[in-house]
Amino acid sequence: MNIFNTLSNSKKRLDVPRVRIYLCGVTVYDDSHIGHARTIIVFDVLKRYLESAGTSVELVQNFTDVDDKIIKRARAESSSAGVISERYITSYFRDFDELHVIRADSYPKATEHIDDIVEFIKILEQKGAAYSTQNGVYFAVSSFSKYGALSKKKTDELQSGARVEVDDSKRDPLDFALWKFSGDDPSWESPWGRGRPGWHIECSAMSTKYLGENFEIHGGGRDLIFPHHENELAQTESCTGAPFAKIWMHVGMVTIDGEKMAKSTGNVRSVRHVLDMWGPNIIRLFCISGHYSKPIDYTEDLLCADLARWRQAETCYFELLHARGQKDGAPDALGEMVISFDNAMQDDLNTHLALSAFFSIIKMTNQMAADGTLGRNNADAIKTELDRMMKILGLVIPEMEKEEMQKIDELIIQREEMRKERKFNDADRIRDVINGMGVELLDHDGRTVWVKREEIRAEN
RNA sequence: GGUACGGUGGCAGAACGGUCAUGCGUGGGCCUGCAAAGCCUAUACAAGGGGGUUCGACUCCCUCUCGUACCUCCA
Repeated sequence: MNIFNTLSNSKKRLDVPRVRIYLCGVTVYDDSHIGHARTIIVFDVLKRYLESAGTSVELVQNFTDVDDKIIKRARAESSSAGVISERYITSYFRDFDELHVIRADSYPKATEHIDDIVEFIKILEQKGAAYSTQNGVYFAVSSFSKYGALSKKKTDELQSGARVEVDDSKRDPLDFALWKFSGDDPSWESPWGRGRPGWHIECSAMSTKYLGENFEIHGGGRDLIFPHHENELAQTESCTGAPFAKIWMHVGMVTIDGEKMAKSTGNVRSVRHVLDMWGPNIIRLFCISGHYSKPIDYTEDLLCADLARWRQAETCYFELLHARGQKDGAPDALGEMVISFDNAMQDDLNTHLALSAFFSIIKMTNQMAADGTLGRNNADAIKTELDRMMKILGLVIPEMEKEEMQKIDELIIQREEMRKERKFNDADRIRDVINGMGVELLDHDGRTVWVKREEIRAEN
C-alpha cells in the first residue's frame, strides 16, 4: 500500500512482508481524550488492514511516564509520579479496550528504559553531538545538518521565532535536553549526574531497541512533528549513523466545535465521556470518517450523522442474519464494492472512501431485503465481505445471549398470532415488551425481522 | 513574522483536465392495522476573489484573500 511520508512530502510505497511501527503514545498524567483516540484508532485500523492483507505487523507504542506534568500532578496530590502514571495507564487500557483497539505488541515505558537511554546519550556524547552544562546534557542541533527536514523548518527562522525564555547555558537556543539534572522524584543516577531523561530521548532509545534502527513507520499526531519527531530524528540518526524510520505518518488534530482542544478553556472531550455518550462504534466511525491526515471537528451534528449510519449497518447486519428471500446468486456489484474498499485502503489508508464502499454494500443489502431478493447465498456472500470490513475497521455488533434471541423469536410468534386475529392492542403490547429489550421490529411483507439496537446514551 | 495544510451544495466530505461521488439533512411516495426500520424519488445557483495555461479546469500555474495548525506543553 501507499502511505504519505511527512519527511519526503510524498506517498511512499510499502510492499514488505513485515511492517514495524512505532507509535508515540500518551503522557500518562490525565485521562485520554478524543484526539488521542483518533490517532490510536487510525493506527489500529492500519494494523488491522495490513494484517488482513497478510502482512505481519509489529506495533510498539510507548507510555511517557516521566514528565513535568506528571511530577506537577504528583505534587498537587501529595503523591508520587509512579502512582499517577500507573493510575492513568490503567485508565488508558480501560478506555481503549472498550474502543476495540487491539493491544500493541508492547507498551514500553521511559522509566523502565533508563539504562538504554543513558547508553544512547553516551554514544551521542562520544560522537560529539551532546554536551553537558550545569543544568543537564543537551543535543547540539548544529551537529546535525539535516535538522529541520521533517518539519520543513530552517534553523535560523526557528531561532527568531522562539517564544520560550532562552537558557543561556545552552550553546544554541535550539539545543534540547537529553538529560535534566534533578534530585527530586523521579530521578536516576547517570554518568553526568542525578536526573531524569528529556522528553524526546525515550522514543529514540525505545524505538530502536524494539524495532531496530531502520523500521518502516513512525507515527503520532501532527503536533508531534515539531519539536518531538524532529528532535528524535536528529538524535537517533546521529547516534546510529543510519536512516531512521522509512515513513513518518502523522494524524490530523481533532477540534471541538471548531476550536482547538485546550485544557485551559475546558474545551476537551475525554475518551471516557465520548464512550459514555456514543459507544465505541460511533466513535470509531467518527475517527475514520475523514482522511487521517486532515483535521476533524467534533460536533454533535457529525456524531449524529455517524449514529444514523451505524443504525443502517445494524439493520443490514440483522437483515443478513434473517435472510429468507427467494431469488439468489451473489450480486455482481458486490465484487466492485469490495475492490473499491480495498483500493481506498491501499491508497494512504483512505478510510473515508472505504466507508463509502462499505455503506454502499449496506445500502444494496437493505435494498434487496426490502424487495425480497436477499436469499441465503446472497446473504452469506455479503456477510463474509462485511464481516471482513468490520473487522478491519474495528466495528463490532454486540453479541447476544442465545436465550435472549429465543425469547425474542417466541414473542414475535405470539405477536404474529395477535395480529392475525386483529388484536392490535395485544400485538402492540408485545411489541412494547420487545422494544423494552432494546430490540426493534421490522415488519416486512409477511415476515418480521428484528434488530438489536446498541444503546446510545446521546440519543436520549 | 515564518512554515504547513486547507477554503467544494444547508452540513460533512472525496475523486477527477471534459460525465461535478457519497453520507447526513430536507420534500414527496412505497411498505404497515398503526408505527418503526428500510426502500424509491426529488432537492441543491456547489467549488473564496482575480488572472493565466488549455479546445475544455473544481481539478494545473500565478496572485490576492480567508481559515486552521505548528514555531521547544501537546495525539
